[in-house]
Amino acid sequence: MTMPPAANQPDRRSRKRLATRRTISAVADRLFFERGFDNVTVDEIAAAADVGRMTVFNHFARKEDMFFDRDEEGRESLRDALRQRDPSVPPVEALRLLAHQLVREQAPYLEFSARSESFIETVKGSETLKARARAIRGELETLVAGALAECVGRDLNDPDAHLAAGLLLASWTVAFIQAHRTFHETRDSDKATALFLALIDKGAIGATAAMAGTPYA
Amino acid sequence: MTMPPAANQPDRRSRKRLATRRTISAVADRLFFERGFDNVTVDEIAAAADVGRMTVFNHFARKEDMFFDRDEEGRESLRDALRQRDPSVPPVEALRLLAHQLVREQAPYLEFSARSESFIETVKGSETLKARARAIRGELETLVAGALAECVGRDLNDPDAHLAAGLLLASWTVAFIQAHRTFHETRDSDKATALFLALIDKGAIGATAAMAGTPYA
DNA sequence: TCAATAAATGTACTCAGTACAAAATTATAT
DNA sequence: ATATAATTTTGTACTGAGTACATTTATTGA
Repeated sequence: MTMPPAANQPDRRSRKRLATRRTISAVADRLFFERGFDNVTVDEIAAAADVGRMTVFNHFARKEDMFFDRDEEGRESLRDALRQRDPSVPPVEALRLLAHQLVREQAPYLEFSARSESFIETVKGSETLKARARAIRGELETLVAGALAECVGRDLNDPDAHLAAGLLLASWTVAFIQAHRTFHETRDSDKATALFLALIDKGAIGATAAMAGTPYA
Repeated sequence: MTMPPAANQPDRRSRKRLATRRTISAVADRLFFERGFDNVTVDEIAAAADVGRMTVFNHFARKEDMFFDRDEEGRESLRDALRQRDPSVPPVEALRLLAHQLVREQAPYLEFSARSESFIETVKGSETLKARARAIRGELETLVAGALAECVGRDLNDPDAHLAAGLLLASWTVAFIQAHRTFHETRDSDKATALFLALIDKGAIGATAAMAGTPYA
């Protein structure tokens, strides 16, 4: 049985900070799911979490950041997949394999179930959240482009790297949305998973063909 | 010499409305280019255009709409290219040809010159404008997906249509950005044009490969 | 216990966008 | 022409996110 760290341990500060952050996030998420993102004000969140309004913005620069708080994991997955890949497998193929692996291990929001369904529905119900989702996609695209270029020792601005990243992110996004739509309509999680992987694979075929003659495929 | 239409013509109303709209748009654009989108308030625009603040929002639902006011033309080009295509040329190829044609006829922002450069720079300087650009891209993607599905008589939700649209829009976006970046760095408009078309063609190869076995290619 | 540091909070502000009503303008029918 | 209807313009007052800055409160290390 693990004891809680002694109260006088030098980082009670960090622990308290993390605790209030998590409280705010949890309270906010509950309200967002219950009533829709745009129908919840930051004042309400602060009140419900029993903190000052400024404390909310102290922990989350944007209201949307209380909702999307796992995108860092996605970034790491993408970086790792490209950095730690077997050099004999082309970068584009490495990302295809990553998609398959993430589905296998039921990564967050890649399990097609009621759980992630409410997440998706909440996003679909808010222009603000959709805008933030598009922005995150853009950040991931830049990250992938950079990682691809680094992989093969090219310049960060290499147009081919950006094209490959653009095509891959497009595949992932379409696969994600279409699979969730399919689950929403049929409630068949196997069917959704199959569609997701089929679209990922078609996209990878496309990206590979587009990258013929480059080191990316 | 053309005379102005008689003042008592029944649609002076529409003409006046259009006139104030154009005044607002012109004044706003000048301010945006001069000082950056985010450094200009709607109040300033209203004052500079000598209209009430509400009039601005009467004509433009969002501040960004004063800047992006030509996206309807793009929509029409895309629709027409797919509707009026020779049935022997596959939809994906029809869109590739459209890109080449638009560059040939120096469509707005597909001429790589100082003119469009300031446009791009203004967008790059504003998170708000970048967000709106991403949203417009999303709308175009939905439009292309629908037009593609219609083309071949499939359902509007056909996942293949969405994948094709996603891949194509990704190519167009990357081509657009990389070509403008190249012009910005080299001031060589021929080089920018060549890069734009090369990326469009690579993207089309990718989309065609991804769509193998479907009616879209 | 005291001084330094960092977190939480309060106050007051800016700005985009909305709701609603009133005023001004233009069109239409008699 | 003139009354009336329709539309555009405008003003007022509001909401809500986000920021600047100062202050208080809690934690840390000496």
